Amino acid sequence: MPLDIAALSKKSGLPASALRFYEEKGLIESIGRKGMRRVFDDDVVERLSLIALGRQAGFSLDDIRAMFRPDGSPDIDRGRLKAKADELDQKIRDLTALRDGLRHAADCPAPSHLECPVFRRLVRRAGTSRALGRTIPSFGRPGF
Amino acid sequence: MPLDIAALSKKSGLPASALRFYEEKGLIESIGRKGMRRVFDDDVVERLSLIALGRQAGFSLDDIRAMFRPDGSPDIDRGRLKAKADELDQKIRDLTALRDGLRHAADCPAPSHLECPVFRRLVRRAGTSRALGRTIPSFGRPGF
DNA sequence: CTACAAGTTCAAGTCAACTTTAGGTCAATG
DNA sequence: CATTGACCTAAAGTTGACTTGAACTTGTAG
Repeated sequence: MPLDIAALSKKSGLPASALRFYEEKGLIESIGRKGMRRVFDDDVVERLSLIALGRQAGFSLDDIRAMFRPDGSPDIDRGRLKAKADELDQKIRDLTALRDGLRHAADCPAPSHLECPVFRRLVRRAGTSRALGRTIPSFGRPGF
Repeated sequence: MPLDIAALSKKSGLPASALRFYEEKGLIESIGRKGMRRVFDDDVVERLSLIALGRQAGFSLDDIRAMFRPDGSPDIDRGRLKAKADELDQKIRDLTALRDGLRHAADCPAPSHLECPVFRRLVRRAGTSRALGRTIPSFGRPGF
């Protein structure tokens, strides 16, 4: 079923500008034009979910395009996928530890978080694991 | 014990430029100057760890600054910690789904991952009930 | 047929968190 | 005493992912 950009926007929740941007970047494709206007196949919706998932996982759009290119992709490098999966394993471990620490701190009866030993341990770990470098910028749409 | 910016940089692992930037933003303070040069108290190191932790948890610098009282003692709302923990839960779920998807895709004989039913199911499962809006900008330092 | 809402392109703007650059200051070392 | 190197400030640049604006075209409702 063909969708115009407004319909795709509604279905995917992404603004039309983002869809144009994604197309320009080669992440999605329109199946043609009706006049000057783009027409998308509705399987693009699924593809957009995949992209959203990848973004959520912390991959850049370039990474995602490289992983899931629709066609023209020779054969997706399985070693690369495995490496990404291992990377994710590590990230999951880190985030899990962090989540547990935060959750503890939220429930901890210590009057100040700094007085909670669990929290202090967490802080120390965060301070020393500078290998992680820059982390996760804030959520939320800037313009909205 | 007083530290100059080089010593603080070494102790914290952050480049001097970042420390100046943090000071300018009001996240840390120097205790004074020796000539033209900043002098920091070494408790700033712990504060930087706290900042690093906040960053890893996904708080913005502005958020983090708001988590300290004017006197500099941390004042972190437990509700926000809990909310952040919940956010991390969701992210961990997504990462896990994606990791499983990638790992499967690496072994899957289907010509394209998008054609693999297992992969599609994983994507679909992760994609449900989450707005596809903008998510996390990429990991990894741009200049490094 | 005309108006206009909704599409189009291309360029430029935005945001966060820094880094880099340019130009200057100063303490110490040879 | 001249030079070096660490530090300073202010301003501009970077990166990724989009958004916004200006100027233009078009499908379609009236």
